[in-house]
Amino acid sequence: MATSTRSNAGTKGVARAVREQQIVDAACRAFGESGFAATSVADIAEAAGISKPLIYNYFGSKEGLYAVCLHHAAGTLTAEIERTAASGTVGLARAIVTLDGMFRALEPQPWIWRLVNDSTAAREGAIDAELAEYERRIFTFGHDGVAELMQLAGNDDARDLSAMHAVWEHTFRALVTWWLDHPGETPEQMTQRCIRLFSTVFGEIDISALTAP
Amino acid sequence: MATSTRSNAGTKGVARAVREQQIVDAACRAFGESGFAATSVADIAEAAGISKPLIYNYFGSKEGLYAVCLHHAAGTLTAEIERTAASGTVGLARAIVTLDGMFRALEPQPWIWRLVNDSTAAREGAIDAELAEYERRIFTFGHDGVAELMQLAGNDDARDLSAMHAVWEHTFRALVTWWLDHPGETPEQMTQRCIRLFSTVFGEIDISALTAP
DNA sequence: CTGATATGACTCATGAGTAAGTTACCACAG
DNA sequence: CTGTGGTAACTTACTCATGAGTCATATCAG
Repeated sequence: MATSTRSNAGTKGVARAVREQQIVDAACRAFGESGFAATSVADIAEAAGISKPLIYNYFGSKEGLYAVCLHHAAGTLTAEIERTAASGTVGLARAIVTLDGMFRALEPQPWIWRLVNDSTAAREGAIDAELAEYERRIFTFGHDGVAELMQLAGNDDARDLSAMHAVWEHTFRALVTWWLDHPGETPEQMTQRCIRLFSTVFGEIDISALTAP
Repeated sequence: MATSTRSNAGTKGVARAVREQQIVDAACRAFGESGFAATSVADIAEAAGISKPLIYNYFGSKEGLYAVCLHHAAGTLTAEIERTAASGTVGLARAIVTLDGMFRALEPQPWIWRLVNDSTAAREGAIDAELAEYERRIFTFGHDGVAELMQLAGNDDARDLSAMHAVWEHTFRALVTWWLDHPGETPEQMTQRCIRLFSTVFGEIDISALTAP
């Protein structure tokens, strides 16, 4: 039988960049599914098929690894929101388009949603910086849409706007979370559901912007 | 100088029931402000002015103590919701009345809100039982109101109802959380704000039910 | 032989939970 | 009114598990 005690220590193995990506993939999934606090570095190492010290070699600390995951996850989601925003849709149709884009972006890797919304992560240092940047980029879009709605209604109170914005963000979160909690529903179906729900509250919506690509 | 090493071990001290209440008060605050995971039993003991083993003596475990806190907090909030529900208001006015009641109930002990909505607590055993019971009691009220709205709009899809209910619960949470994040606003002011926001979305609301006691 | 990839086997801090003992009050016998 | 034992209230000083982070070492490509 093999006398080597250290299974494959020294195997030159895969290139650092590739290995880092594998680790980040495994970590995103683990962090997203169990939360930062409940996920141990050993768990991630096992899931990635490597050993713990390699993670510290490449990422420095658990926080460091989490910050990279956050960068990936938040970057993906923010890019998607900026993409739909650039399409030029306005009003409620824009809300629908944004939700639709989010469902599609999350379909292949649904766990990154919880990663970004994880409250068990300590907000400090690199993690805080990542999240702050993410929130900064996201803020404008929701805020502008809500401001438009408020202005139409003739309400220009700044705190009312702030509160309404909070409501919109939570509504967005509610719909995405509901979708994640009810698997087996395609993004298309969920978008149609959102259109029905919005119509219930706001009356008929002009969906002309949604049928065209 | 005093030779006694054990400061006040043996002081007969206060009656168990009273001490338990003191501990629960301190624990509710600590758990609510820092979250279950980030709060250590030693922290609570210090805040309550007693030592750790006394907590284990009275509550068995950290989970046991948390379950009692949850019972207190969830009980307070649920009772408030059931109280406003019993007032017989319907439609959007009922939503406003419920929010108003919640603001008033939370004013003296705002931390219990985060306690009930804490995701860092392990949902198992007694804790899970408490939360499940709380959710069961809460569920009906929001659900009925949303069902009423959906029926009025002619939508009887069960999953649409489920999703809309999720949106309502998150909206409720958004408003309460926003209020807690913006101290210095009285329940009255916040309720007025909610009325304005609801009007923006739904048009004028019949607030006749709100002016009467 | 140097440097990159990789690991087994540690250290160390933290925080839950426990063992064993200390003191004050109370009921009751003398 | 004075001992004396029972018990409730309370503490110090531990144990023990877990999980973050480190060290010394191994293998192989160029």
